Amino acid sequence: MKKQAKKSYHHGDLHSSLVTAAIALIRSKGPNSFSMRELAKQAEVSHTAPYRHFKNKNALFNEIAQGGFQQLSERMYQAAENNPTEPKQQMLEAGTAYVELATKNPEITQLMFGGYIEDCGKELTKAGDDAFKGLLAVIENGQAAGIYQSTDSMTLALATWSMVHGFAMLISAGQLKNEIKTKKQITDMTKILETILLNGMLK
Amino acid sequence: MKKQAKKSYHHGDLHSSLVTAAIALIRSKGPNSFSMRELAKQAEVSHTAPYRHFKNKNALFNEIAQGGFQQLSERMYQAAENNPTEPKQQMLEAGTAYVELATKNPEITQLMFGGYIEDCGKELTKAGDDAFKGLLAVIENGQAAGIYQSTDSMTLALATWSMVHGFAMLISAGQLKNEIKTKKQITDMTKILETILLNGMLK
DNA sequence: ACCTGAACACCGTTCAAGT
DNA sequence: ACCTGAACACCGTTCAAGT
Repeated sequence: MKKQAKKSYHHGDLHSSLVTAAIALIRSKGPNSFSMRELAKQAEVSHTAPYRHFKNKNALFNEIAQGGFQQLSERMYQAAENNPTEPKQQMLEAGTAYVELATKNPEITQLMFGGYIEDCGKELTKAGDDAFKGLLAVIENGQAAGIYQSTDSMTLALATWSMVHGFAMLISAGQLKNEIKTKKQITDMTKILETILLNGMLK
Repeated sequence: MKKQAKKSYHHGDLHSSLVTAAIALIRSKGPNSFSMRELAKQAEVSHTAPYRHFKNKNALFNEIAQGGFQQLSERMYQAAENNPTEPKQQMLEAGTAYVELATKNPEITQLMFGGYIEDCGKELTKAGDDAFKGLLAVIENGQAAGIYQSTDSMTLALATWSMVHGFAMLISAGQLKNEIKTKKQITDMTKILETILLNGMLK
């Protein structure tokens, strides 16, 4: 009788239920039409209950965006681990993972980069920095192997980040719906863009 | 006595006053905190007056975003006109103009690409397509001169667009505030990123 | 410790009525 | 033709009160 499934005055794990429900709501209605009151309704609590768990809407958005950056970080480090002796492959996989994550979760991506978060807490800043550091590590592995022209890893990482970020954003904003329609077209084009970029960066 | 500066019941040119005021408001408070009621207050009319000129908030956002895309188009075509015999230079200038416009008007850029517009009217879609066509023309000029490796202009244009778009978005979202601080750093980095990309595209 | 209901100051949008 | 005021159905957030 530790955890009861039946309804009771106390929810039990409202915090994480709210996060899950919030992501679903943002996904279905967009971050703009999302409301705390509808979230509460969805979670079957009074519209003030969420404020026991999040200081305000911005704090909730911070936490969701932070989760997004953590996932991104993991994928960057995985890209390195999965291809320990092939730095070129590390970079390709990191870029592919970035686009994949962004196109799978366009709403979270918009939350992360679309200016919806007013006060960007230092935990969120750290999560964002970590993700970038993950990509930086991938580039530095390539430099250690002597495959790149430039010795400035920041610049190379920024070029890679910009390219995949831009492509991912254009897709999730629907800007390319005439040009790119299927998932296969997305992964194919990602590979081509990465190849062009690598071609410009390799020795 | 054609145009009176004095206050009167009829405003005269409320439509364009509203657009100007809306851009200023979005700039100072972000697209999320923008409200139609505050806009009306700013324009010194009743809070329902704007609805004589815009069907709703979304229609206003559409018009502002459309203006942004039109500016972008112009800059793309200018990049071609300004360097009639140098297709490489056309591409560099187009990219620089893109980043410049986005960093000068981060809020309009967010409106254009951040998912704030629910119903994207066909005029807005056309304005966006026009801007892309402008960049495509620049790439095609380069192909006609035989400078690029690939024969697929769409792919090359998309690579260019993604790179500069991603960089511009990262900056306007404040994602690079540790790495890039001054305007000069932005223009310098833009040039470097463009050079890397060109290096990957040129024959 | 956790949740609720009433309350306040906001929104977007509509519509009959005024100039 | 253009603008206003009242009205409606929403928001985010606070706070005293309930379990």
